[in-house]
Amino acid sequence: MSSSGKVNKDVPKPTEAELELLRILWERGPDTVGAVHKAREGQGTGYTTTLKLLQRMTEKGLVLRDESQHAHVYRAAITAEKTQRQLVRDLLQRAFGGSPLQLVVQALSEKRASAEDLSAIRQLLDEMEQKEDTNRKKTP
Amino acid sequence: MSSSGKVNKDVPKPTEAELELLRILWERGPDTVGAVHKAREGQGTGYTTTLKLLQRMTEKGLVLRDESQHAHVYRAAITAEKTQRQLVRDLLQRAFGGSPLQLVVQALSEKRASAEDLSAIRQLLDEMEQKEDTNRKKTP
DNA sequence: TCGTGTCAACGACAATTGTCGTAGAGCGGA
DNA sequence: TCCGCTCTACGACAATTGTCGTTGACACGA
Repeated sequence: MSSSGKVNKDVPKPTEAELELLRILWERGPDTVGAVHKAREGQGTGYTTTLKLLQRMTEKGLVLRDESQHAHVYRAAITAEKTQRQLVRDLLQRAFGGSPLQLVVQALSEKRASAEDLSAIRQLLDEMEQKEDTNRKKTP
Repeated sequence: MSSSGKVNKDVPKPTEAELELLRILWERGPDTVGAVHKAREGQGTGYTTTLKLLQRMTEKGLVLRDESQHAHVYRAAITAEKTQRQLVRDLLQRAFGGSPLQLVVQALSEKRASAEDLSAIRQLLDEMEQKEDTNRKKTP
């Protein structure tokens, strides 16, 4: 791993508020503080709160800042997938002792999954079993 | 919902250290501070740290304390299942926008699940689809 | 009874987190 | 040119979290 340029250092786990901002950036793409702040109106928090969070996230490496314009443009430094994987792995270790089964059970029983989701998961299971067999033959 | 007696008030989400202690209590059952502390040796933390955490957890309602003995005995006030459900729901909302599919995908791809796990999940899917059909007829 | 070791209570502390207020910098229109 | 807006920078603050140190209360054996 770490073969191609993506050095992607060790960014810390985002906090709750930070994750909320990251979700906005993932959804809307790079944007200014003002835009991000407007996207989270209703939280009742002030503009400087959003600004401060983004500034600290920049220091942590969670977001990148383009200062070429008067209004700085922020963009997520980590992908949604990578972050989600990190969070799931973390929860898996901390709350489930590393066993994914119970996590999946809870996830599925928590929110009524759609029929499409169920079949998608079923397909994923098929692929995993396929690969499992392949591995069994390759690495005995 | 909230049909049967289990009123189970609103305990806060356990922090990282608190969750670690809860896992010990879940696994070993009610025990003293000393025993819990021994179970987490290697973390390099002191006895009073464990004590303080358990005391604060008592105030929060995360654990219950039996003071009838000189060495107080603590036990988890919430079940592992309920806590896991809470944590999964939380992560689902905060990181996945409420869609369980991606969470399941990450969970399964994160750690190579055993063949038993896979078939267990498959069975769960069957049950969910079964119930889904039932619900569709009962609550249109 | 006295000493020694175990344990709980309390307070303290640094780091982190979420939240602002205030002070300037810079730009665009009157 | 000057005014007003928009934005950033900086610092401050309370609450939370993880971590101890110190101080007493207790209990049990010598």
